[in-house]
Amino acid sequence: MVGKDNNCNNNNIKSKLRKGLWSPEEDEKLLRYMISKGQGCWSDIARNAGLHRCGKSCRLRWINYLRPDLKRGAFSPQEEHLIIHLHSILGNRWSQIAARLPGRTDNEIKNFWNSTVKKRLKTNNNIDSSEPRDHVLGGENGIMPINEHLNELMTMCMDSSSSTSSSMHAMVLTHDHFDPFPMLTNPYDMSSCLAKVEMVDGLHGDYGILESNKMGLESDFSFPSLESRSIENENNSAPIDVKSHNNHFNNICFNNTEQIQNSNVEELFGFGNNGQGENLRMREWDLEVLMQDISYFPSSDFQF
DNA sequence: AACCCGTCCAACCGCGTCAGC
DNA sequence: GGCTGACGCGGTTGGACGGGT
Repeated sequence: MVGKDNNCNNNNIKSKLRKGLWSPEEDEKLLRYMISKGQGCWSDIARNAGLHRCGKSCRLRWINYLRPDLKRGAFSPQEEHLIIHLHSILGNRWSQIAARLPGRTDNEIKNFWNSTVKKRLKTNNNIDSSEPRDHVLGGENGIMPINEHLNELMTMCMDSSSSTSSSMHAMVLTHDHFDPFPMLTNPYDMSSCLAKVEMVDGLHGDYGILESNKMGLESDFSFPSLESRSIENENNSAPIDVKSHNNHFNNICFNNTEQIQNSNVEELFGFGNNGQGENLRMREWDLEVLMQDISYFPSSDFQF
């Protein structure tokens, strides 16, 4: 794409702009400017702060390193579990995963995944190469067969009327209840299963089609956008209040009991309408709520 | 001590999207 | 509707670092 990112790619300017690692002096300049002036147009920030950097570089530095609400240090086991869980649902949507891990950046999580978690998966696959490749991460050793993983999701879904486990606004299907996809060779093959779910606009719109042949660790697939309930500050120009940020997260994750009690399961699941057949339509797909199920997490004392 | 190699992570790059004109 | 600038995202790169030989 020619002509984009002019603030970084314009050759005249480019030659004058610094690249590479940031010096402590540059960090200080940017930090001071951000604290005193707040966020704005990044190219202006770069200029006004006296930095010979492109705006894009400044933005990245701020987001990934200088932001005061960043959490430092290694990922806790709880965070690791959450990343694994979220990745199994969201795929490589690092920003959305990061939005649910206060104080962590998408870059950090991406690096963590690519170095630590993927390696662990590889090791596990080597141990039993006869196993199918369709694994997701989770479970005690960080690895959980996708079938098991999906069964948990199914259980969460189907138990929603009798427990506090879920108020999932999703139509997740299990062959135990009915088999809308008789042509499946493997009834547990969620990738095929989900691919046959024809998405329609739900509460949040903009829903995607699941790609049947791309399920698995290496893949990504088009899940509904979670922006509508994201904990990200919607107004990016305003600094994030970390306290309310965290509270909001905790509320979303752990205080859903009332919502559950008020849920009409049939309505949520769409059984009354088009609940069967290949043209199955989803009325609502709310993965955010799916992730509310704390019992799913291996550590029950999970908190930030 | 010197070299090699693998790992980690900060930063860059390309692209998609959106808003303003 | 097309153009442009800016932002944000995900993939990739390359340098620093540590462990092994």
